[in-house]
Amino acid sequence: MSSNTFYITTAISYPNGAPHIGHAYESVVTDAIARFKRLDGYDVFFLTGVDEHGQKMVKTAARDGITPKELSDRNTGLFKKMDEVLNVSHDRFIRTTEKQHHLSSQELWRRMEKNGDIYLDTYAGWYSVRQEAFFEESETELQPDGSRIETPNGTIVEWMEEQTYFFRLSAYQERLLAFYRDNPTFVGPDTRFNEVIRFVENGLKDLSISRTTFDWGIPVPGAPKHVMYVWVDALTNYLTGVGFPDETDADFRFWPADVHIIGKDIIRFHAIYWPAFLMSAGIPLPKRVFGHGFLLNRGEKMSKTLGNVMDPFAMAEGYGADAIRYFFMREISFGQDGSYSHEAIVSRINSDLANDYGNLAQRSLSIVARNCGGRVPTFTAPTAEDKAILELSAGVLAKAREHMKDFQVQQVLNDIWAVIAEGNRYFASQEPWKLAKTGEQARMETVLHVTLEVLRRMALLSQPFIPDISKNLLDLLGVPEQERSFAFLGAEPGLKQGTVLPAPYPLVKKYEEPKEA
RNA sequence: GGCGGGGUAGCUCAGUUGGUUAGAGCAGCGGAAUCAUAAUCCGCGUGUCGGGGGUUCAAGUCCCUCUCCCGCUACCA
Repeated sequence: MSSNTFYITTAISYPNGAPHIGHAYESVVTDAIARFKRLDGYDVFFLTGVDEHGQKMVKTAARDGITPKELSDRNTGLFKKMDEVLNVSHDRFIRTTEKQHHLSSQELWRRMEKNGDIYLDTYAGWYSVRQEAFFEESETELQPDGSRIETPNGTIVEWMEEQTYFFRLSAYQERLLAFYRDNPTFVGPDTRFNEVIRFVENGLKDLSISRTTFDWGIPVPGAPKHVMYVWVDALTNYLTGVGFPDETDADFRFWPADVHIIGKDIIRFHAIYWPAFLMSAGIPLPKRVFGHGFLLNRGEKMSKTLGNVMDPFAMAEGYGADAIRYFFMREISFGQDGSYSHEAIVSRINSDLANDYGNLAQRSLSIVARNCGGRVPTFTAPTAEDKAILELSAGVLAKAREHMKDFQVQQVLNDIWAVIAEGNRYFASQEPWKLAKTGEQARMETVLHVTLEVLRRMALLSQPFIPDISKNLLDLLGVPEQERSFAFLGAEPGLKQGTVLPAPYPLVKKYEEPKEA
């Protein structure tokens, strides 16, 4: 059964705090991929949301004197708001406290249980309350006073025993390795895939997948004292999002997911646990998992103590949503860590967006307004130069599709901006303003027509990345709403001569430093 | 410690299966143009390609070694 569907997800965010720039980054890139696929004719489903359960939510809520649900409600509102502000076009925003998600997770659990992969046992080990984590005995040290500490951080550990359910992860080592061999692009970037494979090759231990020490989670079927380990619940969101456990739901046609876009820190959960759970439950596996890098503030890790945590709302307010989107995707190679700074963002806005892109539109459209009666000029007797740039611009779609296969959004933008730069060179060398003065109307109109056509194509292609700016340019070029998909990126010029155009205005405003008060 | 990835122009990085004078963008310097948001266009780089050794007619590109940086090395999410 061939299908034209494309199902893409972000990780679901943990709402124990407000969204930060890392969340914004993941949402924006995922959105651009989703938009690209939609424009390219795919039936797209884009899922994002929040992961509300887990011990950390309980702790943070207790600290603030509210319930976990209240904490989640408060922050979930901010995550939704962030997506709105950044023009993130998700098809569904899921919350793991939804009834359907509880049913979904419990159904997955039952299937894994039915397959014989879940058993009750004692989980015991050295536990640090401070670190909220268990440590291997080799990571601990007996103190002279008889207490024991864990050596990585030096906090006190206690021997803890807890009855929990286990997932027979150890049974999946060979099946996972075989799956990796058969699907060499399952995890990206490659370096992450290597780490995953090596990890699995070194042997897998069974996974403790329930907790009895708190109740903020999804009850285990038939064992109400247990709640599911939060990752079992969290990963299942990708199934819930498309209708599970109702496999007759219309949205379930999107499963399996084409790609989970996640941070590099949670690759193990997505590339090892998740496929194993699905294998156990007899559900098809996602096709790809891609782990992006982290954003660094001037090369330094963001931290509250350093006070260099950027607020996505303040950024959107200060620079504009498109500017942030563009910066994240142009400046950072997707998959690698990236650095941002005020200066770098301003430079991208002013050089790339305003000077190169916006100004090419403005300089050509203003001559059209003045010398062509504000209509799309006529195209006659193309020269070799005209043909060359038309051909160059027509070739970008194929390259973009190729780069998008590996989610290399930076490369797509590089290609688009290479054409814009060529457009400026073409415009400068053809000197249409001189043709206007010497009365060479036909030639002038052709040069302008070619320039506008190149702009039309680049505006279409830039829609996934900078939707607002692209829309405004397409409006200025008189491109009808229904002619803005990639289906209108053929080799033949798509602008219609004589179309009345609106009065041009500067497309992208430069960023100017606020005046000191 | 084990496994893996890196160290290329002031900055960020490209450099296919080893092959001619090692590239791009940004920054910097000089010039042109004046349609445009003073926006654009043209020109300008003697870089020990981390150090050393080796293989080869030929190495940034392969091998050895040294050195520095980074990632992974399971149950907070």
